[in-house]
This record gives sequence, C-alpha cells and structure tokens, in this order.
Amino acid sequence: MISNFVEELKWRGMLHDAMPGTEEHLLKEMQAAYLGIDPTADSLHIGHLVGVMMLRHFQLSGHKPFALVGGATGMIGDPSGKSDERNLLDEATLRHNENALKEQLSRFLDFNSDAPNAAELVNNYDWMKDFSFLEFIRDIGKHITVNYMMGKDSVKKRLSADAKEGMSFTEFTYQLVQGYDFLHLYRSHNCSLQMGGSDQWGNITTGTELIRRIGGGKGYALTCPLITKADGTKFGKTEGGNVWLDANRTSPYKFYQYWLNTSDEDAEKYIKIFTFLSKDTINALIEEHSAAPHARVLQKRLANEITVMVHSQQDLDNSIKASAILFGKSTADDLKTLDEKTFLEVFDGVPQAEVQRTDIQEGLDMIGALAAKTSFLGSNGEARRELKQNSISVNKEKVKETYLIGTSDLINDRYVLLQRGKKNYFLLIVNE
RNA sequence: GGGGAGAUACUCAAGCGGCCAACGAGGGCAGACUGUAAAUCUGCUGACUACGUCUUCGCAGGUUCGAAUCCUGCUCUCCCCA
Repeated sequence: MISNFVEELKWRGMLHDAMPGTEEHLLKEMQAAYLGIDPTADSLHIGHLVGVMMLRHFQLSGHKPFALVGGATGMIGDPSGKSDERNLLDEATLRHNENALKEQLSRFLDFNSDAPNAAELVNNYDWMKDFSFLEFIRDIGKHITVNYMMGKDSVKKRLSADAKEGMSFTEFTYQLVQGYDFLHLYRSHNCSLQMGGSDQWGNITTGTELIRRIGGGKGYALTCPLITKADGTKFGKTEGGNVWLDANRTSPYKFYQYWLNTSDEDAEKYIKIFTFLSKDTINALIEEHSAAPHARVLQKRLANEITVMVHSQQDLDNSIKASAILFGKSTADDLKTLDEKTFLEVFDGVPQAEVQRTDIQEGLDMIGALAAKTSFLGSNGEARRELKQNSISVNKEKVKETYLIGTSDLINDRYVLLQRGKKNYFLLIVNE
C-alpha cells in the first residue's frame, strides 16, 4: 500500500536533503506532508512544478499531501533567495488566487476523492490573520532564540559584510511565521513532514524545531534540488517572463516549445523530474537519445508528457502541428494550403495587428508592416536594423528593406505572416 | 542627531569641461554553422522624416562659446558613529 517515496525521489534526482529518519517514518504508515506555494498570482508557473510533482509522488506513494497557499507568508517576503519587498495582497485577491491555484493543482492532485489520502488545500492566512502580534511573540517567539534564527543561511547572508541591503525585521520574522505553519498543521492535521526546495531548508527546520519545543513531537524535513539550466539562465523564464501553466498567460504552443527547447544536458534531468514515466522507460529513452542526439527524443517526449499533463492531448496535437509548420521546411505555398481554421489555430498566441486592405493594395512597405503601423517591433529604427541584418521574412521567405507587401502575399485573402529570425512570428490581419 | 560614500542607458560599470549617444563587461536580438541544441565566429543594441537632426547621464536651477563632467538647492540610497 505504502511505497517508498524517498526512494522514488532519489532515482529521479529530486532529493536534495532529508532529515535522518524521514524514510523510515514514511514507510511505517500513511503520513501527511505539506508544501507551501506563494499566491502571488492566479496561476502557477513551471517553477512551481517540481513542488507539485513532489506532492503528486507523495500521494501516489499512498500518503496524504497538503498544498499550503501562503497567504500570510506571501505578504512578508521570504528572505531566502532573492528578496524583493512583497506587496501586500488584499483578501479578495488572495481568495481569487487561492481558488485559481486550487483549480490548477487539482489537475495533479486528487482533492475530491473519499480516499483517506485525498489531497487538501490550506491557506495560512486563515490561521494567521487573527493571531495577534502579542500572542504570537508570547506563544511562539518565546520558544525560539534569536541566536538560533541568526544561524540560518538566509539570515547570515543578509547580515554579512557583503550584503547590499539590510534586512527588515519583517523579513527576519519570516522563518518564524513559516515555522508556525508547520506546528499548526502538525497539531491540527497530524502533518509530520514539510517539503520544499533546498532553499527552504532553514525555514523548514525552524518548523521542526517549534514542533519539538512546543508540540513535543517530531517533524521531518525533505527538500528537492533547485532546478537549474545548464547554460546558467534561470529555469522557467523566457524573454516574455514566466512560463505559466495558465493557457491564457502562456499559450500551450509556447509551453510546448519551452520544453522542446531544453538542452541535451538538462533533458535527462528534466524527464525524470517532470514526467511520471518509469525508470525503465526513461533509461531506454536516454539510450536512444545518446545514440541519435539530433533526433531529440528526450526533448520531444518531455514536451509531450508535460503538455498533455498541464493542458490536453488536443493542445499537444495542435502544438506539434504548429511546430511542424513553423519550423519544418514549409514554404509560402504550404502556408497557403492551410484552411483558415487551422491557420488561426497554429498562430494562436502570436502577436497580431490589423491593417487596412487599401494599404495592402497600394503595397505596404516593410517599415510600416513591422513598426509604424503595427508596433511589432519597438521602433522604425529597430525595423530598419533587422531588415539590414536579413532577419525578416514574409510568409517564410526572407525579404529586403525595399520589399512591398501586396495582395499576392495574402494567405486566405486575409493574413500575412511576418517573421523575425527563426522563432518570432507576427500576424498581419487585413481589416475589412 | 553626527560623519562618510553614492545616484550614468536592461544590469554592472567607466567617463570627471569640448574628440560623448557616452569605454568595457554581462544580458538581449540577429546572421553564419547546426538538431527549433550547446559551443564558436560576426553584426546590432536611445529616437527620428537617418551620411543629418533631436532627446538622454537622479530632479531643478546656475556658470560657460560649450557640461554626464564645475557650482547651488532638492530627492533618494547605502555605510559608519551615537
């Protein structure tokens, strides 16, 4: 009934550190664990995905996962890692975000079943909002010494000589608030394990410390490595910002593309972390990939699995079709063979702008098409630069600065596909 | 409250009266090569009605033929002492 959760994480490379005894504790019987997510937006992004996968594996192993929405802690700002001053969210926004997150999480976690290990969503704002400052420092603060708190890396870094900014009292308090969450869940839901990214270790252990001192019990900690990219850039970011799970923020096509563009080194890592494929299947894929790296079986499988999981089979099919057209050896004629519906599906999410039919009939110059009339590019100057660099295509064919777009370039008598470089598309739509 | 340092384009960081639309690095974009990869090489990276013009160096004034560079005031940031 209970399978070895720690073992599962280990071979997937998802285990960074665990408190001694955690594995044994989990093998004894069904346990409950939680993982915190800041509700700073009404959608998760793929940076959240590792944590979600951990909760999912936890549930699959027969345990009970809690997803904790950090309504309270999100307001404070975790000093671990980067530390922008957080905005306070009002309660309405908070609730809205909480619901949206739950909706997304339910794709991964079973919140509704009657099973004893059904997932649950909690929000620490619910138990923190009525906790007075005096109560808190008396009941909780009294049990933890400043000396202990100062020992945390997240604090030490901010106090060291090379720290750029000081640390506010609010941020200093963060670990106590998060620690209290753990104590609260331990008491109210018998939750004995907190999971998180490796940067959360310090915060988590403050919680286990509180459980030991106040609760008289034992809490466990388990962390996963932070996801990195081999080229050193930030995981989950593109020029356009975060890669979101919400299809309205990041189109399924872009989502699919993000994973497909994973480097060889990262692909082996990611396929273990972000898919539920078995060890044998993954090893076979890795072997296949190293035999023929240019075929990119790892990247393709990875992108397929995640896109279906987060979006749907239908979205995946469309993304693959779109990719074939955009990156395959398609020509202007191929584009013109597409029916309007497919065409629009393929270019769903591509920036669009409308122009007058008369413009096209008179012959639209490239500066106008790229910037002056459409603002696809930042300025006319930028449009000129790109044209000089031979990076602009009309309907997949490179054009010069002097090119004029005419009626013969229209696809389905309405559209013109503009392209900068290989990956940036813009859609010109004729306005009747 | 006292003392010190500083604010330059996306970021870091030069410049300290004209040769400055502003060195350099990073980042970004593009081209070549490729596997829609990595690495590498090359170009671009304020705007425009573009071999020229205009607006930028915290903000507002001033000195000067001429200022990012000098002066005055203001705002903000960091550090040290109390």
